[in-house]
Amino acid sequence: MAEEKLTTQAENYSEWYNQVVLRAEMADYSPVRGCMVIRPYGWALWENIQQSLDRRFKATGHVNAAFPLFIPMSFLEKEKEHVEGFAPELAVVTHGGGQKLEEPLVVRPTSETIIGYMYSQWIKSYRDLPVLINQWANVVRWEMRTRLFLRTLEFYWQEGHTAHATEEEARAETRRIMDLYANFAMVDAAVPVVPGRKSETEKFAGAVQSISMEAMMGDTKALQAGTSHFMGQNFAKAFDIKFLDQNNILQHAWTTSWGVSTRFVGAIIMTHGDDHGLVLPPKLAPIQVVIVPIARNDADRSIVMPVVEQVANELGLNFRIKVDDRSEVTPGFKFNDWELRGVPLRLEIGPKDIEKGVVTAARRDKPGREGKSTLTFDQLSAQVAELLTEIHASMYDKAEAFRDAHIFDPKDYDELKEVVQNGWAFSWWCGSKECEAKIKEDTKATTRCIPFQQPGGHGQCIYCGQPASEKAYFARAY
RNA sequence: CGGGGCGUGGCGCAGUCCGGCUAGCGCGCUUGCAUGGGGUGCAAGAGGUCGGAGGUUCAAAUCCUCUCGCCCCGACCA
Repeated sequence: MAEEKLTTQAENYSEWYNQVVLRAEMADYSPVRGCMVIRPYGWALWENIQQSLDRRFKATGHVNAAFPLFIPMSFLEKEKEHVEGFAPELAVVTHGGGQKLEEPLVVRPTSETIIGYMYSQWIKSYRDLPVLINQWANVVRWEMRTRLFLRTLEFYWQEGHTAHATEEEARAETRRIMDLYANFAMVDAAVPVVPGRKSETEKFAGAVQSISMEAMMGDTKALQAGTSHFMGQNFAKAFDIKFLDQNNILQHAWTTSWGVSTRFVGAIIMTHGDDHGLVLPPKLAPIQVVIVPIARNDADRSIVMPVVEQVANELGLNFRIKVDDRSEVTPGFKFNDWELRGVPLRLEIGPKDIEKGVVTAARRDKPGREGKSTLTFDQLSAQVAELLTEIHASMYDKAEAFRDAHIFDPKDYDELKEVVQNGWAFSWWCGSKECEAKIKEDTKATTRCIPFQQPGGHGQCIYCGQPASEKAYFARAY
């Protein structure tokens, strides 16, 4: 650690973000522009995110598979909106084995096309449906401007691709996945999200309808934390995914796709992080409990270490733990170090604790005295479990309170322009592209989503004053 | 692609405008001793040819030309 103090969020939020990512050793810049190296600590967090999602996918009948990294260029061209959406950001392989290729290969920016092609081979009958496949993969999009985790040329994600016999079923799948995502975000990541429909402008290239969950970051900007798309029959028609139904009639299938990426790591960092660094949600944190032994000399050490070992053995059965037995740094250094890395709970065990038969605990989510408590040896596991549960709850509550305090219901357009500088506006919108575009032009705020949860009734479009039947969130976004 | 900034030991920087002895400083690193309940102290060490190429000059980190790369801001985007 070259400098000791982090830049504070108030001083410069994006600088704070970069420093936290680098100094907590989540990720590092790579020799390739726009690409990052995800370091073991960051990858461990991602692995926990993966497991958390994967469990839910499996529980809802999905299976995993792996499709090729390379996609023939012609495949992308089969769906008009899709190719138009992605063309500017494709990485294309033109040579292989020293030879110019007959047809250039695109490094997948997303896999609807190649998976759609395979589905056309596999699906012949209504009995073959639904197909519910997910893949964990890396994809490449040649972005102009990149940020660690939030936007990199290459990123990791899961992409689910499903095919169904009916429109209703495919729409239900799209929605079911969004519910699953939102459940993951709130229950495991302690990230409050707003699920809703994307506007026509903001929807996925080639989709009939996109839905997303939006989260508010610590600077009040919005981050799309997961998307689910209803493709209608667009891709089925482009790739000839057809089946014979019960009445022996040939039909196009209805498809969906949905994804959560390593960007979610950024969402966790910016939802919970503070001026001391990361604050990781207990259910996903690579290390849930760090134990710092405190010993002034060898005599202390001989008393403290056996106790630490015993505690570590016991807690290790139920929690992801780490004993920081480094002798070259002081306890104070370790406290700051693990706070930077966002470990939810720290236990201190020193001669004084042992004398009193207690363990000192410090919560990451509550700095200073407020987060300190003493635990007892005989009930340690239960007490730690309870604390981690409380930490999760208080992290969620804090994030939700922050978000709600920064959502406004502006009374007119002038007020909207003002509130989106430091929050989200929740306003009636007539649904027209023109109003949306004007608002974006004036404020840089875009429609984030039209939430499923609506107040009901009618109002007037915040921009044009025309009758509106729905409210939308407008915000500056990552 | 437009605007801005920056490339000097592992990291962060000073030195560049007004060329000049063996290129400094802080952190980190190594070793030793002490220390250890909120970012330890002292001491001794190791480590750079100044992004790259060309040029000007007795002399270039410093001036000139070209070039490569990165970061930040904007338009585009998970």
